[in-house]
Amino acid sequence: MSRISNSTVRRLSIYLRQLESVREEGRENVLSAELAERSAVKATQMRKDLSFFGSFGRRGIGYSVPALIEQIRLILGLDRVWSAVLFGAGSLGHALAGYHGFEPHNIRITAIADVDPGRIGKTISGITVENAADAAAIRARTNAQIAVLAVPATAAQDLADKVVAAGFSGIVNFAPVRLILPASIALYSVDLAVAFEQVTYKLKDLKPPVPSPKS
Amino acid sequence: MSRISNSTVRRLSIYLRQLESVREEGRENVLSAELAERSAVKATQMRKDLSFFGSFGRRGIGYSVPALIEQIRLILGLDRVWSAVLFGAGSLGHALAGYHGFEPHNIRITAIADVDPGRIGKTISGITVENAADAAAIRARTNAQIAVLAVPATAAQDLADKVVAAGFSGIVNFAPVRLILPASIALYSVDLAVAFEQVTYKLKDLKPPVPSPKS
DNA sequence: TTATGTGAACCGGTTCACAGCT
DNA sequence: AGCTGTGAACCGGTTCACATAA
Repeated sequence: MSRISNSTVRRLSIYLRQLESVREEGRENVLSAELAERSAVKATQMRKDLSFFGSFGRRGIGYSVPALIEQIRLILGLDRVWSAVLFGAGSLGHALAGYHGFEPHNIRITAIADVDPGRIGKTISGITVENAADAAAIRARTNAQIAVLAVPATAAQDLADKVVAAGFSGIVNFAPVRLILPASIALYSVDLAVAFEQVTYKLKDLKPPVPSPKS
Repeated sequence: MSRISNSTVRRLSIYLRQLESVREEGRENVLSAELAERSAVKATQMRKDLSFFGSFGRRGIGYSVPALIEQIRLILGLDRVWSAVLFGAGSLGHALAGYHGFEPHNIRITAIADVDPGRIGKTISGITVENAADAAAIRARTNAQIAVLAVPATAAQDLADKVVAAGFSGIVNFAPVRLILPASIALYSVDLAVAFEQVTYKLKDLKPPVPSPKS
């Protein structure tokens, strides 16, 4: 019953990435001050985040890079292999299937499914697209926990209901819809329009509606 | 200097999407209670968010759907057309170029650029890929404010510096890196690994490391 | 002395309770 | 009466100050 905030978990994920980047540089140790700066947070914030889970550093010294990586991977559950089924073989589906950025973190896309007969049977990144109607069978075969929804907004809630019925326990949703799901399902939604609109909001104060011509 | 929180802006974007969905249904009015539920927030939260910008509802009645859509579009700066240049013509770049979800919100991808000679000259979604080295010229020609970074992590900071120098004022970053930028640049980062790891974190408490075989 | 770990203070976003229109 | 608008209370996440360990 840990009361760990979403913000803390999100930041752990970011620390992990920064740690891996420090490791790339061949360094064995790092200070909270540096790791925090690279993660764009305050050093106390970072130490507090870690303190919820244990004491991983050495006072006066800092943190061992490989040890802290190992600890955060453990916290995030990345010590085991996660199997994910990708629903939707459109352009976004292609991008996700071809994006191998989380394979080092033990998250694997093990199957791809779509409802469009024109797409079923095609191969994407070495994976043959199956019929999304067979969600339950695909889940059982791949032993997948996570469903990735890369489908149009209109199809998302329907599909979400289906993958829940098929036994998936986690959903990463890319459709611009707020999904209604049982509380037991772990859901994270990525909304591309939100990303762009955060930027336009900030820019609108700086840029006038009509671009003023250079004088 | 408005003191509007990021959370509020993010939610406005979500309200807008829900309002559009209500409009699809042919409805002219909506109550804060319903709109809030569809957005997965409390009704008071929604009304408070709107109250920072004005009074758009009618007491005892609710909100006019088209009027509120108009207001939120204005707040988010979506009353004008935003031009965005996409950097990176890999799989994610293809997905973004093919994703027309924000065109109704006046955000247009007007050019695509890459550093890979093998990609330059190819056409994606009707747009010819240009040389990323020409960022400044592309920006000037398209009158773009926003640079979309869909490049590998290793290339992101470098490219970010270049697009800032080229005169872009906003960046939507898809590379898993914390970019260091001048404070005047509007930045929003989308990190796919964070999305997946939020889900694995939640699931790890529920699922044991080794799947227990069915008895 | 240096840098981590953490209870306590602080602050800002969320929620409440109710005033204000229609 | 019904629903929005909003100052005030509340709560939780962030920051501070300092105790603790190397």
